[in-house]
Amino acid sequence: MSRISLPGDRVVERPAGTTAAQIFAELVAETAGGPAPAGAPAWKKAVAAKVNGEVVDVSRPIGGDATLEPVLPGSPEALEVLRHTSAHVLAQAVARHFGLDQVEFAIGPVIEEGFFYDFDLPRQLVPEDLPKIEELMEAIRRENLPIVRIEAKDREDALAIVRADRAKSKFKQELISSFPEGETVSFYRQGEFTDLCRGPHLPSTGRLASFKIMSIAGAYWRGDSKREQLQRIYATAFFERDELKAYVKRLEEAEKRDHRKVGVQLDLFRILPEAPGFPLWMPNGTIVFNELITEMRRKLRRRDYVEARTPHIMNADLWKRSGHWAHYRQNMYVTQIEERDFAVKPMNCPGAALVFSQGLRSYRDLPFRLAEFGLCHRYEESGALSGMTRVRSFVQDDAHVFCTLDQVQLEIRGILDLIHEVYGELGMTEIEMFLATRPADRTGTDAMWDQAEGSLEQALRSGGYQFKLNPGDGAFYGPKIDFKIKDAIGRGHQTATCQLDFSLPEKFDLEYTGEDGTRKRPVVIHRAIYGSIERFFAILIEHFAGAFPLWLAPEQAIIVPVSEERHAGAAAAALKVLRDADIRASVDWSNEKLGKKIRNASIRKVPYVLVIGDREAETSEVAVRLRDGTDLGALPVADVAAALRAEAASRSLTPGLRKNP
RNA sequence: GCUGCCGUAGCUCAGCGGUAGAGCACCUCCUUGGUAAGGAGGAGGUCAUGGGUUCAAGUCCCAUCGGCAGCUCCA
Repeated sequence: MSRISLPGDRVVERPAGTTAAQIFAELVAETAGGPAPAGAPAWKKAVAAKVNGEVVDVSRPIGGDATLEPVLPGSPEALEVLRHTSAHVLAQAVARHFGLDQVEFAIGPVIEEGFFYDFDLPRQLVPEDLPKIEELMEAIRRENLPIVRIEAKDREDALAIVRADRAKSKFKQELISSFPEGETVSFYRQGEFTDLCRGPHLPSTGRLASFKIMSIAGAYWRGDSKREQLQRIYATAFFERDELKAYVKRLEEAEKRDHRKVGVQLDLFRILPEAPGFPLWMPNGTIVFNELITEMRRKLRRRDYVEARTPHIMNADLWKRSGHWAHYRQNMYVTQIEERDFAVKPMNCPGAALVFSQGLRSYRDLPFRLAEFGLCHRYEESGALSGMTRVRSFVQDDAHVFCTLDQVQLEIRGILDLIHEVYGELGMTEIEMFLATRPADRTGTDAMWDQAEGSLEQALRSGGYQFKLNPGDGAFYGPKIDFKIKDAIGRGHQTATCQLDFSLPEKFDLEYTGEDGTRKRPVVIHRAIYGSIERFFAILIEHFAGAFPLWLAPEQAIIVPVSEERHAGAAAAALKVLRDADIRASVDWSNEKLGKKIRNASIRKVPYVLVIGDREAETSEVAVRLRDGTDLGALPVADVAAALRAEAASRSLTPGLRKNP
């Protein structure tokens, strides 16, 4: 007998080998003797079982004493099981579409937003295949095929199973052969289709819920571009139809916010064939660019940073000294000047080191916080380019802090706080942090690494920041903290970074005079807050859907005369008042009706529309209309100018002028 | 870089073997209009580039360049 502990402090005894499905069924039927735990009626919906914390099939026999919980729809585990089974059904549908013996199956894992399956197919998939495959999936769901787990005795047995199958099994054989000796190899069979799989799965294909094929793409076997090119089908699945609908809707919303699209609509930037990967900042985008940097400069001043500018092109000797020539040259643009090698800078660090080393430094100068809004150029493969998020030239809001190892913790803490301040003020609160520690191949002593990693961790903890550990992911020259934020489509982007560097000071022989009069070596912290302005801008565009807060908006207010003849004087006067208050304002002089002018302003996402007609002209007022359509009525021009000025200065995310209650 | 898809007016797109189209934007004129599209007219394209097939090529084929999605990599 097995003693099985259920939720709600319920314990039942059953013969060894009883399955979770049987126990759930008994409890649902309340035939288990005694009251069923609260919520038990829902257990008939269990998609899997958690036995001693491990998610398994409901049909898996339970051995000895165990804890048992149902895995119910709504939990992340249940969704994963659903999607995993959906992946198998997708594979089965593809097999039916092309013929079971025509398809080579690779792998079909669950991913964040759904799942995919990779195939080697007799021909290229075309979009018309997809609805057919979906229909076949639907048919398999209706057939309600039981899903059966098969365990191989050993690897040989497993290989025999796949070889006996009608389906091609080149990849499966390769996978099985790579498994460690002695590990259980399992298969899942539904109808005519069997797939190598660890499980767990739904009990039958009839339990499939809402699914949808999303896209097709190329992929390589095991992600290796030297291996077989496969066709990947992306799909997703949810328990509720409404969840699937909401997901599709979210993707559509994200597409509307796509910075590449909005960037063209709002005339922010272009990336032209004349300069692939090298963005052209249009005047509107340049305003945002400049505001971001102006605001950062203001914050840096208050934190005792100084700013420098270093050359874009420096000679090969410098890059050899920094190590870039040996390790980063394939990403650098190299040129020749009077027959000597030069390179365009891919990073600002060597320049910063040169700034530091001009003149002898004292410990009294440390920490020396040196900022540079440096334009960097890096060669990127054409296939890696993507809008403003992956470019070949970009401006980093870079800084290098030269300090002692003892000062590191406080400096890092200051940087962490600054990053959160900057992102928080923009309403970006979903920031993931990763502490990357020493890699196998590294420079510096273990004692240095101990102290450095300890300082970073202490800095994180002292600020109460949540973070994840990325062991071994640090740079060879020091540990780092990486920051990831999500864009509108849910893609993660690395933006800010904060890295410790023991190596740069060595390479550039950086020194300062210590309290005791001896020469000492500083450490360097590289850090960027926005990361690259280009990428950050892309994320901002998507974050705000182009409707920037006032301080960033390229056009802050537009004055709309009801009649451009009758109200020209009043409009010009209002424009002067606004411009005197440093508001980016203009008058819409176009020969259009009021409604059209408002529509135009609204398409351009202008935060404030100020209408002037007979009534307003007489009293030096403007009728204020917010971007969201709210009509605030007529207000004195001077008051509006003052309010906008204050709103921009405070970098508020919400309008400073509001409807009076 | 690799695989697939795509490239027609400033933007969004239709046309898919038989003499280049629409909407918006732009220019001119009429209209002077009170909170998301007033009317009329006009200009604008060697259909990405270069080859090929054909009596005839945006349209079919090949190559190159660029874009998109993935793979890979990174700020």
